[in-house]
Amino acid sequence: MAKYSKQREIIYEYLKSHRTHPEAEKIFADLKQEYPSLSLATVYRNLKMFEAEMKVLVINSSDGTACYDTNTNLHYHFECSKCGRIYDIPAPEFSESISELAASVGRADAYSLIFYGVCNKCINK
Amino acid sequence: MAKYSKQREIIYEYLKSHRTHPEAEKIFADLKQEYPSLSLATVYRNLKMFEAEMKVLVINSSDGTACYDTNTNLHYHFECSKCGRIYDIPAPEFSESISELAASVGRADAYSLIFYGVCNKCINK
DNA sequence: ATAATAATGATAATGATTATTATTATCATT
DNA sequence: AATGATAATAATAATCATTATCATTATTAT
Repeated sequence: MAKYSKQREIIYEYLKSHRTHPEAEKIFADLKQEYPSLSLATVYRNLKMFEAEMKVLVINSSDGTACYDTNTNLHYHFECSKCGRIYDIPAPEFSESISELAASVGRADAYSLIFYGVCNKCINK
Repeated sequence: MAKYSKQREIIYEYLKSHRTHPEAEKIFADLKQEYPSLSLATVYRNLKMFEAEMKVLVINSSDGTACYDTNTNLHYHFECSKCGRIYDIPAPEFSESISELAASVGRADAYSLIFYGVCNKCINK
């Protein structure tokens, strides 16, 4: 049912090649240079699509803006309160134990683990 | 430096007696009945204060609205995609291992673990 | 009681996201 | 290659949560 669109392609290509967890505005600003006719609404619309298809995962950063990640393998995040960067944290061996924690409450099909603090780059600053 | 205010007191009392992780609008709507002069801005202002004092913790729910929790003991959350309720998940014995995961990236002073799925109440519905 | 100032209520402003709408692109069929 | 059906787009208005502004009120130290 979904038809091809050039815009969807370039947005997804952008995400795949930028592992920096960009937010919608950043994706828009960057792609706008190459595709001046691109609309911000199109970025939002396609991000929603990717999310529904589970081609990306959403990181709800602490300031309320959503960031996007094409790495759908299990991993965690670290948000630096100084630079705002979001880092990847590899999932540990005991990640299976983590995913079982919610069993008593319901059927969890995903979880998000975000650390908040100051990254190494910003500590010496 | 911070002065007493009746509003701050009732907002905090409300939070302590409502372990349902309410959001600002809900707190406001409920308290407004008893204190008709209460302003929504005051609710937001005081929630920020509590957050800065670490008297409450913030849960960034998936729809972008912030929810507040006076339980500052380490624990996790489960957000039901059907009813929207947020449940508490007790921290496990290995929670110390979880908190060490971020050490390679920086100094984490907090982390948030949220499960997404359908709660038991909503599964049979 | 008075002065200093923090807190409030009302509301405007902001910022992120979603909805609307007219137009354009895609794709299967003729 | 032209057509029709419909999904996607660009532009922009609308919405919703949150923050800023500002005149007024409440609290606290003197």
